[in-house]
Amino acid sequence: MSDPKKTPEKSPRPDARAAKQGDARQDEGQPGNFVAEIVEADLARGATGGRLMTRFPPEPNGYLHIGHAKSIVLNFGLATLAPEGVCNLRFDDTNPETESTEYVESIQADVRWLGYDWGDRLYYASDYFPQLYAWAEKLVEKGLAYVDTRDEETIRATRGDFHTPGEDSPHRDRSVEENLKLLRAMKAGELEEGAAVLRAKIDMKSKDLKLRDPLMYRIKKVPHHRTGDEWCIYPMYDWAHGQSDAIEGVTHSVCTLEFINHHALYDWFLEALEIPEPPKQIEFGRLNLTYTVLSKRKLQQLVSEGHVAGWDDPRMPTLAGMRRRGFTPEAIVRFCERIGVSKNDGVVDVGLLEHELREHLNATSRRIMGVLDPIKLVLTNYPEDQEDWFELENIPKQPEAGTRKVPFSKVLWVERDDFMKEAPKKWWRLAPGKEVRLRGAALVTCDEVIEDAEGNVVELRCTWDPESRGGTPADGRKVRGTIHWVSAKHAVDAEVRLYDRLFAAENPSSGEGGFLDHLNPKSLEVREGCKLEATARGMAPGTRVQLERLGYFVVDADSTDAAPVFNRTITLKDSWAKIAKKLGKKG
RNA sequence: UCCGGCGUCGUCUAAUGGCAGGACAGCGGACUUUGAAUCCGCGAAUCGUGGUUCGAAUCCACGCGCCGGAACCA
Repeated sequence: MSDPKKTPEKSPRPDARAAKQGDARQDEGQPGNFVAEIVEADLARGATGGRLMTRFPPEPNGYLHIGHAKSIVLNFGLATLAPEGVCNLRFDDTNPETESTEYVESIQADVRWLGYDWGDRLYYASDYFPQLYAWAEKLVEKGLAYVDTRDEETIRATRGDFHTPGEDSPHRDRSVEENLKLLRAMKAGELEEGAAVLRAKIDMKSKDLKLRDPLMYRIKKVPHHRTGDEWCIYPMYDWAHGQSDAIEGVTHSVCTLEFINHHALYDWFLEALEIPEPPKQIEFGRLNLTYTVLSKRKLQQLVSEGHVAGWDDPRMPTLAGMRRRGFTPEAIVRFCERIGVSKNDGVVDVGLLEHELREHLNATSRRIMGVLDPIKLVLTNYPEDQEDWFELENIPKQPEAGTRKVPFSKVLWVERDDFMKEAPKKWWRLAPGKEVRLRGAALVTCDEVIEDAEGNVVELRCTWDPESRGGTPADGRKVRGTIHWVSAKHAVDAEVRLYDRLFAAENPSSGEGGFLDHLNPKSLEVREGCKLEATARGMAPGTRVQLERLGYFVVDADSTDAAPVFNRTITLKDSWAKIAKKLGKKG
């Protein structure tokens, strides 16, 4: 059952189409959601007597990813369309060979993290095994199911294919008594794995291959993560899923498009069991994202072959990975609400996800300064022992977010990328003879460049304008460039992990070769010896900040007080990079 | 090739027989103590061919294209 300690706050999710219902925003374009329209229409005509129940039904055999988030946001959002609407969390745990409690726990943590609350409605398909079995006997008694005792290959071979009808099993016409006897023997463990299966008796010649006497039970003498050794027959998906929906009283069973081929069978079972108010299955298009793979098999492979550090590697599209990367749940939910819900098999530009991320982080992240690739900058006219403490806003244009004091002294660190010996056109940053603003501190002019024997710049010698404290010159002259800096004697040394997209190809799974051929070799760059502003000392893991002019970062769980570790969540947009690219092309 | 689903700006998505709109991306400009943010502006689409209609993205017919389906997986 759900953890009673953590009664998440009543999640204030807007209902799935809140904006469409407000007349003020009637004219604003809203993303489509045909599932919500169906639900509203059903509600409006009283199809369910006012009841509304959806469910999120993961199989606990892997970690949740951004594609699941779309389904979670949809299902929990739909539940808000009626006053008494609810959404259940149900584990579809019918295959003990692949499932485990590790996944049961991570899935719950991830759904909660997104901000959703299933109340006391935490369910398991495995809790329904007794009811499912009783129903199976009922179907046998009605002559709608039979035990087939041929081997797997024979059954497969007689199913036919797209072009040829299947052949009836010779066991199709066993008597009810014999079927019951065999089914009970299966259940009692008297038959070996593979020796028998229970099949629905539908139509071996149906054009819908799913209706060619589908399997209901198979024998697996494998312990289950919840039921242990109690069962040695386990229901197949089609036999378990719709019936689980019916047991819970689900009104709208929303699933992805690949299950549309199961729709007729879903309805067949419910009808055969004479379920009075059967749930309605509705299929929508699953999420695909550019530069991303979302298939469970591929994610599993990335983990097992060590291409990433684990399911929660910050480059993974898993919710655990995104959390560690520094994503906010709000950004993910907002993204899912904005992409719309349709039956199109589309690929959403990962840029839209990044946009939502930046938008939320921009509004909520405290700013600090940090230098990732330091060069020393010495203020020749600044007294050796002097210090200034400048007050900077934590978040610009949000006075309520407060300010912080940042120390300034004679020897500073600045970013290597912010200096060029020969400045191109439109370069507003440091260069010999040029004046720039040190953000929030003062104007400085670069007088001298010191290089080592190989010609690497090792130090910039500058003079500061004492009349420009805070960054505003006394005479009002305009200084275009502003760069970030850190006082050397106050700096916090940190490791910074620069993450980028895991794949370099827009569609990693297309084209020649496998998706692994498209791994981005630069998806992770670890920088040691980065210099952060004093404020960064002792930040708790999970703290999100913007390193000004660089991007958004989050304190990683690997941090210690002595050795902080920051992950780059995402860079800021960089219009200079575009200009530089153009200049490069022209040159 | 059989069954099913789907085709609207580069991408996602509106328009439910009546002016093809929004968002992201792109491009241009303003502003700027983050080359960020913000603001303003620009370009950009109905898969094709017929038909019905005063009027079609929408209805009909025939094509074409993409995706899914022949697990004792979900």
